[in-house]
Amino acid sequence: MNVIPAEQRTLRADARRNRERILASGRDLFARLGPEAQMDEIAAHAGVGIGTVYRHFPTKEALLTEMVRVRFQEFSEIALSVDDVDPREALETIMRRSAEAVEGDAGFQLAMMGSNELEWEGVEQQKAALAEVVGRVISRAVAAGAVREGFTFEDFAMVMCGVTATMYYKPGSADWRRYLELMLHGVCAP
Amino acid sequence: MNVIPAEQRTLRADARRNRERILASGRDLFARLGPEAQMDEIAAHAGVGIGTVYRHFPTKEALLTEMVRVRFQEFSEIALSVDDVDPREALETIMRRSAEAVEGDAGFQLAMMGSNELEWEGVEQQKAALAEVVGRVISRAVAAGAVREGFTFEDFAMVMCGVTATMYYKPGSADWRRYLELMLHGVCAP
DNA sequence: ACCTGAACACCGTTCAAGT
DNA sequence: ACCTGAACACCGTTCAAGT
Repeated sequence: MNVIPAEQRTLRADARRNRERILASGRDLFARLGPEAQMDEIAAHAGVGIGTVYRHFPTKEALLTEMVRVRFQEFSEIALSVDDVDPREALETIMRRSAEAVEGDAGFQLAMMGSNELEWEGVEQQKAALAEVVGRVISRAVAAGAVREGFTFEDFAMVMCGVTATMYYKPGSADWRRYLELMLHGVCAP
Repeated sequence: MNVIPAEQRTLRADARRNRERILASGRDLFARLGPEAQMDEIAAHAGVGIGTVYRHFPTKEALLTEMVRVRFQEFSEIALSVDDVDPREALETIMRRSAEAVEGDAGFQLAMMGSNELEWEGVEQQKAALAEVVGRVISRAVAAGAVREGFTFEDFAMVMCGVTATMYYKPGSADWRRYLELMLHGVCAP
C-alpha cells in the first residue's frame, strides 16, 4: 500500500546497502539464468532473507521494473551526451549505445518482452524524460531532412523494443546490429 | 520418451477429437488470458481431464510449440500462393498476410517471445520448408534489384519476429503495420 | 489404447516473531 | 525501522486406478 518509490525515501544505511545488493544480484542472476532465476536465489546471493527482498520489492515484477527504470535513466544520459552533434549521427549513436548498454542484461530484456505484466507506472516518468531528450534530437533530424517525415519518439521506442527482442531471441549474438541496420535503412533497395 | 510427433501417429477417433479440442481451447484461452492461461482451465474448456492434456502435450511449452508449428505451416501456404507474382510485391504480401494471420493469436506471440524455452525441434522442419519458399521469393527480389543486396531468410525471420513482438507489446493496436513500414523502407530519409 | 483427477513439487508471496 | 525464514498458495506435472 506504500506508494512512495523506495529510492526516494531516506533508508537506514543497512537497508540501502541491502537494496543495492538485491538489485545487483537480480541483474546478475537474471543474466545467468533468465526467467528461471528465483527469488530465494536472489535473496541468498544478496546475503539477505527472502522477506527483505519482498520488503524492498513487493513482487518479482517490481524488481524487474526497477532494473528497467535504471536503464531508462541511462538512456536519457546517453541521449543528453549527444544532444548537440549532427542530428542524424546523434540518433544513430543513441540507438547503438543504448543497445550496447543492455546487451548482456537479460533481466531488462525479459522485462521489456512481457511488458503487459510490467508495472509500467514506475518507469513512466523516466520514459517521459527520455521522450523529451530524444524527441528533440528526432525533431532536429527530421528538420534537417536526415530522417523520414513523421518519425516519432514512439517509433523510436518501437525500434528499440525490436532490438531488445532480437537480443533476447539470440543471446550473445550480434544480430541486433543487423536488425538496427535494416531498421535505419530499410529492406527495400533505395 | 515418445519422440514420434503425435500428429503423425494414427489416433483413435476420440483421441484425435480431444487433441483438436485441446489445441482450440489453448488458442482461445491464451488469446483471452495471455500467459496466465492455466493447464486445468484449458483441460476444462476442452472438456477433458488434465491428464489427457498431458498425454497429448507433455508440457505447456509443447502445447505452445504445436500452435506455432501450425502457424508456420500457414505461412508456407501464404508464401506459396504468391510464389509467381512480382517479387517485391510478393515479399510484402507474405509479410503482411502472415502478420495478419497471427494478429489475434497471443499464444503464438507469447511462444515466439520466450523462444529459448520453446521446444524448437518440433518447429524446425516447418521453418525449413518456409525458408525454401520464402528464400526463392527473396532471391528473385534481390535479383530484380527490388530488395537490398544481401537480404536473407534469417533477416526475414528477424523482421517477422519484431512484428510479433510489437503485436504482443500493444495487443489490439495496429502499430505493427507502422513497424513493418519502417522495416521495409527505413528510418532514414531516402 | 486412452482417460481421469487426486496428489506431488516447485516457487512466488505472506506474516508472526525477532533485533 | 528493518530483518528473518517457516508456512502458505498457486499451478505445472505425475501416476495409480479406471474404461
